[in-house]
Amino acid sequence: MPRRGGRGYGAQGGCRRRIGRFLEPCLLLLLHAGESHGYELLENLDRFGFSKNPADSSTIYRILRSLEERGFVTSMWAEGDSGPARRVYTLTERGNFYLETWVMDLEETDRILHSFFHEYHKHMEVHHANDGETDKGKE
Amino acid sequence: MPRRGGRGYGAQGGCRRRIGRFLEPCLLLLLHAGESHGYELLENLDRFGFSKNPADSSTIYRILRSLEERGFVTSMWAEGDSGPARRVYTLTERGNFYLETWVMDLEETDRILHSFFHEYHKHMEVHHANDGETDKGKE
DNA sequence: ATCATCTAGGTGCAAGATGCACTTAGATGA
DNA sequence: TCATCTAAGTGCATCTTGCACCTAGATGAT
Repeated sequence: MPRRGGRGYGAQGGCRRRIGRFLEPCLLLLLHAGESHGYELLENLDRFGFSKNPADSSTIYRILRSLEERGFVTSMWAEGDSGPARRVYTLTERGNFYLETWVMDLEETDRILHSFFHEYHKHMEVHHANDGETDKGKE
Repeated sequence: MPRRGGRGYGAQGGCRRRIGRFLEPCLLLLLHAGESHGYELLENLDRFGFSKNPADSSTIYRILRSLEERGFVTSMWAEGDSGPARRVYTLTERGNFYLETWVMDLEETDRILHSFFHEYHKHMEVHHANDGETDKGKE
């Protein structure tokens, strides 16, 4: 029954949870704990609980490059004792500040989210209180 | 100093807070309270606390159209007693279910967000506990 | 030796989401 | 008649993302 044809808003179906660029602060936090490379960071991301919708490696590598272009991390090639060479990223001081602004930003997101839940539950209470009396006219 | 040139990930600057399609559940909730039209919904959105980054009207109208294409709302033209005609939207039963799934989805988002804060504060505690001793090698 | 597999880091492309500027058009009052 | 408010859009450029695919060193099995 969905029969979603076009290519506008919502065309890809589902109601996918997504905080835009949420991977970015996660990577910054991991790098705050110490330098690392893309592949390793990718594996450590599951610490943040998005088991469904696991991150795509291409996204990770692109975010790391973007962080470097903006001066939030630096990178160097490093030969490991096994496997191919790795590009090892290190958080800069600017990157550290950037992480701080991300945290404040996410706290704001959290507040907004809770104002939604508040509105939702407030409304649902009223809605349920009216059940059995004014049930007509809805649904 | 930012000097962000290209057009890759993060090229637009800032660390914009954004929950993808967060407007959608807000509109659904407003419509759950009763039928309404785009312009009115736009004005009622500030109830959800995103005073900065207020919603763009084009986005609202596009979301409403998309909701209709997916069968979550229906619309009718209505002549008001003043001003131009309005397209009045009504939540369907399917839209009601969709709102429920959105709420569960946002609760998951909330959990992920808090697992980030948890990691952050846990890490920062250790980091600060080491201050003055192992302060070298970082920054 | 050569083949599959794991590690590591990418690129290309299409689709989706979004902000900004702009348009249309009825109603209202100066 | 002209500006303004209400209402609903469209067009375009840009950003973001998922998927498929590619390169290439290292390692172990046959």
